[in-house]
Amino acid sequence: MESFVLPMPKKSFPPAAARDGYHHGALRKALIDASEALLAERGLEGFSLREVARRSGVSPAAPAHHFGDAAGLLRVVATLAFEGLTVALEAGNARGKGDPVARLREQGVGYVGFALGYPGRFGLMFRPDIEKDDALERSSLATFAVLEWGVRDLYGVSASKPLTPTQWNALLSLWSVVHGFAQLALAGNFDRFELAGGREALLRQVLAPMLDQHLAALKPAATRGRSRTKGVRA
Amino acid sequence: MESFVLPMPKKSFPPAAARDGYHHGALRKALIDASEALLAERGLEGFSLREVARRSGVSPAAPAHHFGDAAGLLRVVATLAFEGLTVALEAGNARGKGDPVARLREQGVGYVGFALGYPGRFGLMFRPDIEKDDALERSSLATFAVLEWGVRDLYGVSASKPLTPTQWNALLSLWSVVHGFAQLALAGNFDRFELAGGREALLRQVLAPMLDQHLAALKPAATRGRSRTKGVRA
DNA sequence: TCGATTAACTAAACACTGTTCAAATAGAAG
DNA sequence: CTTCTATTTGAACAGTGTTTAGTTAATCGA
Repeated sequence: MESFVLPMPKKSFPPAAARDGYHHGALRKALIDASEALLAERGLEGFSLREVARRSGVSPAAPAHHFGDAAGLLRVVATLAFEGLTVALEAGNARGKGDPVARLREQGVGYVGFALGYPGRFGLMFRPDIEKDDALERSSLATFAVLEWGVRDLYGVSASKPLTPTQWNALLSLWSVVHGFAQLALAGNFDRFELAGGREALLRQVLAPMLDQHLAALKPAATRGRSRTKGVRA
Repeated sequence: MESFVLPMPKKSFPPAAARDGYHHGALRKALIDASEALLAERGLEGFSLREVARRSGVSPAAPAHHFGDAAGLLRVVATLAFEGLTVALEAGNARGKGDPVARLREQGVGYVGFALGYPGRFGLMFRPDIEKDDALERSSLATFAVLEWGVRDLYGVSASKPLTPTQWNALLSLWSVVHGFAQLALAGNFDRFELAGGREALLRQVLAPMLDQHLAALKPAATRGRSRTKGVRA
């Protein structure tokens, strides 16, 4: 309003949210939202801090005040993403009703569904060079905990008891298998046997049967194990 | 030599390999080598085409002539990396001697060992946004084929016969589990239960038992399956 | 309500990056 | 020796993340 007589800055109008005055406390959230949108649009490789600032109608130096640097911003996006993944796992758990095998299978479907639905965020969460702070560590542990509950449920192990090596192996292999499946699918390595139905078909016609088979092999061993390994520590 | 009277270019001496004359046909290989070294040093995120050119004693525009762009160079590095992974799988196969389960387990150990040993190359090979050309497609198929042979061996299925759905599931889950394990380990998600022995301990004391358990669950089903599913199709 | 303080943000600069393009140079072929 | 082609250069462009000093907005104390 007051800049009529001044040369217009070459950038076009900043987005409405930034028009009058500063973002106050809202810039933080605006930057996070813009990051998630940009990740969804262009993926992790297409991410740019300056573009995020641009979309938030703010100078390229503004994010530094809230997040330190680009890694800091991406770290909180990753933290939120882990919370989203936790929700997806819990939703799967609920879909499985009372059957422990179905619950774990649906957790797996939820895991891969999240990865395929939000490939940018997923890639971010498991980047090899991500530096975890406490919040990120906590939220990733919370995600893992949902899976662990599911396995404890399968084996009938109460929360207080430690898992046996066999049960640990089951947990690790389950996590690995869903994670690997998601990653391979995202990298296009399953394109050759991908069906007409797209993502949903991949989940229901490939992943789910695979997980059922995987879990079926685990469960009888668990039942036998529970009566046999009573008191066994190894 | 002829530039005594001219102002010295500001760059210091180029590396010996580039001192006299051009690289002739050797620049291509020099760039690939430098890329692999840089990936090993700084990982995928630390890769820079200009740095590769610098290390090869060549201008930043030189690589374009041989590889088109940075993606082109990384694509051939990825292709070579797949060949290396194939070798690692075959070495594991050989370690397993005559036992099909041991062969697959050692293939898995080889797979993860490669990933942990060359994290930069591994990250490159399975980047979600990599664009495959024919050579890359071929070399990744060759890698996958070694795993498939191992599974065929486990189930006693000759190369000409198609795999049953159950066998496909086994193959996919095996690939997924080793890939996911590698990725999770690289992303630091196994740090909390990592042992004193480092990489070797992770392979031998965590991965190998997990794979043995995974494969043991597969094999009896296979044996049963072979006599039962004779003629069964769906 | 006014002035000072603090938090938020800007503008400009720096050192990078990948890519393009005209020009120059090396090696080979005639 | 001349011509030709494959390589490579040098300079430029547009883009990036980060730093710095300075400016502006909101808040707080009197």
